[in-house]
Amino acid sequence: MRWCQPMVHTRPISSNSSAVMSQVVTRFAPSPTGYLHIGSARTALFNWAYARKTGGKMLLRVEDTDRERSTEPAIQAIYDGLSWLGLEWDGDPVLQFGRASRHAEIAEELLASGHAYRCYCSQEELAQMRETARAEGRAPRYNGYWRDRDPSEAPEGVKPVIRIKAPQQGEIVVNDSVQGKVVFQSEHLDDFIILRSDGTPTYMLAVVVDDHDMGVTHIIRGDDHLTNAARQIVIYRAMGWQVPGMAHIPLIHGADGAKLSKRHGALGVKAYREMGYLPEAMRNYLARLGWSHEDDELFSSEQMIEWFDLDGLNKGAARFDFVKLENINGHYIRQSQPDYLYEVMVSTAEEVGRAEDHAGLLANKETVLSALPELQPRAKTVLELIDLAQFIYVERPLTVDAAAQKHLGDDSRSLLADAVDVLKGLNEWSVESIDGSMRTLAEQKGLKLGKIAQPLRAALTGRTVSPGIFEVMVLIGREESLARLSDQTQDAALNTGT
RNA sequence: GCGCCCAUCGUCUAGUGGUUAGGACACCGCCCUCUCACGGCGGGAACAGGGGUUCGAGUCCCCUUGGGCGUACCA
Repeated sequence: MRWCQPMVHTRPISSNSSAVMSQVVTRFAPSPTGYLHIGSARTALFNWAYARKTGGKMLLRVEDTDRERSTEPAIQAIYDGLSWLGLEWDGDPVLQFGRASRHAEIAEELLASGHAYRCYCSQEELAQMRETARAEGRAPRYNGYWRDRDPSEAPEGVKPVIRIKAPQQGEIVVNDSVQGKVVFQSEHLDDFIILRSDGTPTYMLAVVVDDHDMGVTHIIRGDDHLTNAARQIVIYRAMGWQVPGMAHIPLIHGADGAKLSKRHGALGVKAYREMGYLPEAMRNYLARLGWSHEDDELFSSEQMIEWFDLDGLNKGAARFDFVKLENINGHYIRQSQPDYLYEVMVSTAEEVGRAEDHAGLLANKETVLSALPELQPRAKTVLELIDLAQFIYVERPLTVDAAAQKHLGDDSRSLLADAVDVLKGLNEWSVESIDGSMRTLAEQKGLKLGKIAQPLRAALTGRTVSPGIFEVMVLIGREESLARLSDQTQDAALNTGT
């Protein structure tokens, strides 16, 4: 329409052109007060997927207005965690505390327009109010003491806070993409503080101002913020700003259904990396916790983006299940290219301080690489992959674990000696030739192959579990194989000889 | 206490008034097999309870129970 055109042209092109306005803008807004929580990571994942799906942007805002608890390492943990998970944000991160003056400015504006007022109550008075309200069976809320009081009554030397004038009747409706229409009665909301007595903004004010200024169109966050949404709408209305779309996703619970505990998954993202989980597995698992697309279980992130929709988000809380995470991780380990896995093994070994493994992996790159296809189906985590690869670089003489010792009795040792003789005479050192010769030996002795294979495994790896033992022999080579075997037969000689 | 949200196998979930209630993980059995995995085949396992609405409820409404979140000059 004609009267719309001047608006378009006079607005600054930077933020309000019609093209930009129709673009989805989501944001991930963690507070840097510890490690990056796994539940937060999932929230980031959904924000990321929705932005990518719609061709929009995901912004990152660090909510560091709590000066007591916010720390620099925690901010770094957010960046590192997101990067590891492959959840790239758009533009520079916004540090909320840096916008404090803007927040104060809005508080003043609200004050000037009569939508807010100064309150001079002391902590003691407020505590008293809450107690009274509770005693009367009402919600513990501020009673509006200074709402209509003349500032001239202000007590001496008290630095006031600024409170929003919340509506006292009517209802506030949150139209949520996940929870549906949620109605709050205004009488249950009090005049909450938007600016502290030291002039810094509270969370409630800062989020609204920042989401508005950053052009956020969709707020996807944990449903612990659902009631806050009502409070925030009060500020949006007072400022005459448009309320963004909202999607409050359920929280993640621990395996026992209660709060997430350390044992139940309440760990930082970094901990998952150190436990040997792959980022692609984390993304897939986290996505299935509270979101679904028909019966699909295993899918790439590209596929997830294609399928992602707010409709697919669940309303009920999900429990964190390490067993399923492991299964999915195992799937991705099997799917991965050996060279990629090798790099992850090396960096993980270094990160968790497994110096010997780190050195062993580096010194035997080619062997590890060719062993990987044998190792992959046997590991659920990168840590297990490293354990499985140890037979390649362990130093002789091997330490034999208790279970493996049982396969190295006197009978077995003499059998091993026979095997060594046969092996020494082999022209070709390949899985086929070794396999054939050992089967023949077993047949001659009237034994099942397993009776020879297990002692071989015990002697060659020091364990009862390993990849196919003939594959192991080819992997470590003829010389090393015979040496490890001889170590055991010579022990036998010592033990039985004298 | 008050307010709000949630509720399908042990767990993650599909399901949007008419299904033998499906899949995945886990579990059990069988097969493969030099161990362990991987893989294949098969099995047990759920609509929290009670009222409605309807010819017909897992699907809609109410209550109960059970969980969660909020109720800060934290975010």
